[in-house]
Amino acid sequence: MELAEAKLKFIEAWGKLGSEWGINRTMAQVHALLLITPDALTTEEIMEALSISRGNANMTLRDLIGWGLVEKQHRAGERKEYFFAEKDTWMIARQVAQERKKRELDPVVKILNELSEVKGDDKDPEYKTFKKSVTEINKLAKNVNRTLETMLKTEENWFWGSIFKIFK
Amino acid sequence: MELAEAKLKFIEAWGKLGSEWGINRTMAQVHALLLITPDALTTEEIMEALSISRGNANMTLRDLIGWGLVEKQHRAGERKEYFFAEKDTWMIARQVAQERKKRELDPVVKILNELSEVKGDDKDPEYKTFKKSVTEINKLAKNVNRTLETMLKTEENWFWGSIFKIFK
DNA sequence: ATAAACTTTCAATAATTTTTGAAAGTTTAA
DNA sequence: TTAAACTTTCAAAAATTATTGAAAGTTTAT
Repeated sequence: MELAEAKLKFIEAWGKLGSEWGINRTMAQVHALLLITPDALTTEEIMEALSISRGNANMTLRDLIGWGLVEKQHRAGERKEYFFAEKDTWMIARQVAQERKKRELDPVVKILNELSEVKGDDKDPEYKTFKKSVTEINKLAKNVNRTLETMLKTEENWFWGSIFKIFK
Repeated sequence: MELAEAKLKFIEAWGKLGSEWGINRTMAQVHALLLITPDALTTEEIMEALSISRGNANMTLRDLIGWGLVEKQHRAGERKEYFFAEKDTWMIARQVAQERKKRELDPVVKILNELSEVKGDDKDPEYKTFKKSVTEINKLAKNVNRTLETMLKTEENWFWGSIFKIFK
């Protein structure tokens, strides 16, 4: 396979995975493009490479910066802004984990905590089932959160090394 | 908070979380409803509870069955089909992990494997950057896959117990 | 100040995804 | 059979989400 073809495949695959996991496809594609590009790109170049409009490119880049996955670079004597992606995969994984935890998991955990406070009659099957499900999911969510928090503080090799040491 | 209000909140929260993670909101809501309902429900009752159409209810239930999260029940002397959800949260987590791995992660890993075979000139920065990103992501994906596979084979308490033993 | 170079905004449009509901299909009982 | 009870299908409509592009905004150089 040619490098050029491989790049397109990578961008496509990353975009698809993103969209299946609740991340805008274009955003994932711009990220993919910057990941496999050695130097920083201008908005113009990104528009060109992915055939997207200026507005779309601009907003997507802003989002990616918001996720901590892309940074601006400016070059002496140039007006244009250049964009480049954090290339360290473990950093990317942590960044994404942190943002999604904050934006999506934490709010649900907050609600689950409230819901597990709801009082009722333990003889009532409606109440019992509700209580049990909420409590169990809450427990699971807390374990996931705890693991994510660990991951955020940990080096990649140590993290996986430790995990696989147990699950040899 | 009233139980009835709490139930609605739970259904809403579960639906929102689902939609943020690439799962159809209605599907997550039907699942939530069945999770907190002690006994099996008919299509009619689900339509009523969530104000959705018959077609939607039918398709959603079919999907949930396909995900292994819901089962049909039939009762002697009745024509109607009843639906109920697997209530064990760990089972749900495993079921979802397994399906998403199969449907979404595995295809990407397959492509990443192909892409990491692409040959090129190690002096070419374009090639080097591509190669490095693909290889690193591939490694991460394999670690995730390995962890998921372990999770699929493991009991809940043992899984978390083992994880937190390291990350005390 | 002015204009060129560049970025941002956002209403309108397009694309995609979800939902509806009525018709067609199936099963069971009499 | 036939008809009632129930389920499935799917084209059309609605809802949601993403994209465009031109105008407005900003910055810099002269």
